[in-house]
Amino acid sequence: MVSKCPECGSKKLIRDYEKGEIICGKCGLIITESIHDMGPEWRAFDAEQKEKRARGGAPIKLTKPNKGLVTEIDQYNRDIRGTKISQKKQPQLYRMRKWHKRVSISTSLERNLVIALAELDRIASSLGLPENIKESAALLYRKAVKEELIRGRLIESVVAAVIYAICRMRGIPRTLDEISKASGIEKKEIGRAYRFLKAELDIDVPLTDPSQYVPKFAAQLRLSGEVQQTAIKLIKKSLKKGLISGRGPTGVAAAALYIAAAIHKEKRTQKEVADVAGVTEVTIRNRYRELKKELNLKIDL
DNA sequence: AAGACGAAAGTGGTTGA
DNA sequence: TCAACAACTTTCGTCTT
Repeated sequence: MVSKCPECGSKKLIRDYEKGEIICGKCGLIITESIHDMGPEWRAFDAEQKEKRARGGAPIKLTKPNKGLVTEIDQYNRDIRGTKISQKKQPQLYRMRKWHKRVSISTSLERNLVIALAELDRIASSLGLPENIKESAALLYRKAVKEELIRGRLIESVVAAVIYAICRMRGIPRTLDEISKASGIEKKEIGRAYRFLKAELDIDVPLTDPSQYVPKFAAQLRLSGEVQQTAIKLIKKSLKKGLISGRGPTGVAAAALYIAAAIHKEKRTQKEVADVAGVTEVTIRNRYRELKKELNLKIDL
């Protein structure tokens, strides 16, 4: 468990369980992007309380095809009392075992889930997403399967779309680009599946707030927390003036950071900012020009 | 020599008939 | 299904530091 920032040594760490991030309060460095479950949310002060509060049993996992609840016929040829089962009945037992296993993942729906959830786990892990996100994504995927929305679509692209949707709903910035890279599915494929899901399941996904990208980009550019604050303020202001709408959130975040960095004398070149934000310098310039005009900032760079 | 700037043409996706 | 359209990119020439 980290206790201080490896960059500046500050012990003021902000733990954001929603986003699954630990951020340094002083310099804004994202120390880790995947905090895991730290145990139960309750505390017990003596044995009796512990007994009372524990809810027991393995948690139900939506990320497992059968929710983690399985029955198995074990491999020991003994009956319930522990006596050996006769030679004559052993082939029968073998067949029972085989079919029991087969039946539990037999329907096409189940088979679909097996593949999808494995994929979900893989992508989520490579993106460093926390467990609760995986669970939500799994839930959404199950819903999609139930509504028969998968047919004719690559399982992987639906999984990617589900992850994208959940990330946006939870305010965790993951761009289509990142998900595309993690899943190996083309961006437009994911986008298509995502739009379809959104329409069919009528889930309302808020449009991405550019300030969600600020901490992430700032960390990659090694910019201080103050710069982040300024950048977020800039975004808030321009949000009110309505000049964000229709613009790509990453571009806006990048421009705001670029300006904020200049204000705090921590200037980065347009190219540096452009690279981490995944946009071009031109876009930064365009946003930057708009921001500067609308907020009549009197800064020269 | 590197960075900033902006014009012009091209790209991929959305929208509305 | 097609054309118009907005946002963004690529490319390139010019200017500044």
